[in-house]
Amino acid sequence: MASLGELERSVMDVLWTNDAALTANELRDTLAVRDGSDRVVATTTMLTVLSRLERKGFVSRSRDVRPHRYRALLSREEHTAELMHEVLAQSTDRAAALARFVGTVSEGEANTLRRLLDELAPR
Amino acid sequence: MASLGELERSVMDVLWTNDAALTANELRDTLAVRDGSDRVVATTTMLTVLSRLERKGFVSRSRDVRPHRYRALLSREEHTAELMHEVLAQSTDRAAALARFVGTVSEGEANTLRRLLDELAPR
DNA sequence: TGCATCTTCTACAGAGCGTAGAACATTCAG
DNA sequence: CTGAATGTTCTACGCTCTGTAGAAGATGCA
Repeated sequence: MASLGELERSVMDVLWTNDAALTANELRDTLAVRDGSDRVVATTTMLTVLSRLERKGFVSRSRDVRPHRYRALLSREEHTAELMHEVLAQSTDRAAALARFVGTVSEGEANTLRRLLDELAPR
Repeated sequence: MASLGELERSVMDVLWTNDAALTANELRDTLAVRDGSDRVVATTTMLTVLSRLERKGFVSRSRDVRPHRYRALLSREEHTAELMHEVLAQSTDRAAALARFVGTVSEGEANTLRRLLDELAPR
């Protein structure tokens, strides 16, 4: 999966938080508010970033409405899970990497994992 | 954690595979062999890359021997586990992200996870 | 049909990375 | 001890990615 720049990431954060399909200007305004109204980018900047995010496969664009509307293709959680798989895939010894990972999660997260695995295949 | 370029990544791969401390020339030669003897970079290139990896905190350098020797600061598995934590930390709802992750692992990996969690706190 | 809004095209600066020569430093053979 | 061989640092350049946005073109509404 392609990586994201800082502004690209901020835009995805907004799209992930508001899961409706937003326009470039709505995104620009939401970003401005969220970031304490500094960082006010031009609409064209937002459109450039959205085009790049579309090319990278992070957002889809409704071209049949005007202004165009953009939405995230994956939810934030799906995105995170994909990244985790991608990271894991880089390892040569996946079990060993998982061991390191599991060995460093908090107790609460270990319990979350146990519960999730039990739901997957109850014992 | 900083991200790695393609050559930087290749160098780390060699360091992770041979966990001894290697010199720039040893790394250059190993890389050349590994990649089918194309990609023969100059020694200075290797040294530049190693300096950058040191600055980024991926390798340590023994300056007391000549030629200098480089080793990975984390093992490949530690590195992977760190990345997984980092990815997970970007999520707002960690449990939901873990759920997506666990929901998409293979059966074998699910079993690996169960075993690891049992070892962590046997039931 | 003309103005307001929206989109695309083009462009540029800064950072990161691969690349490596030039210049400087160190070691070792003789 | 000295000069050659080897190693390291400094400097630099081109390419790509990202943030940035104006200019120009397209679209829709009053």
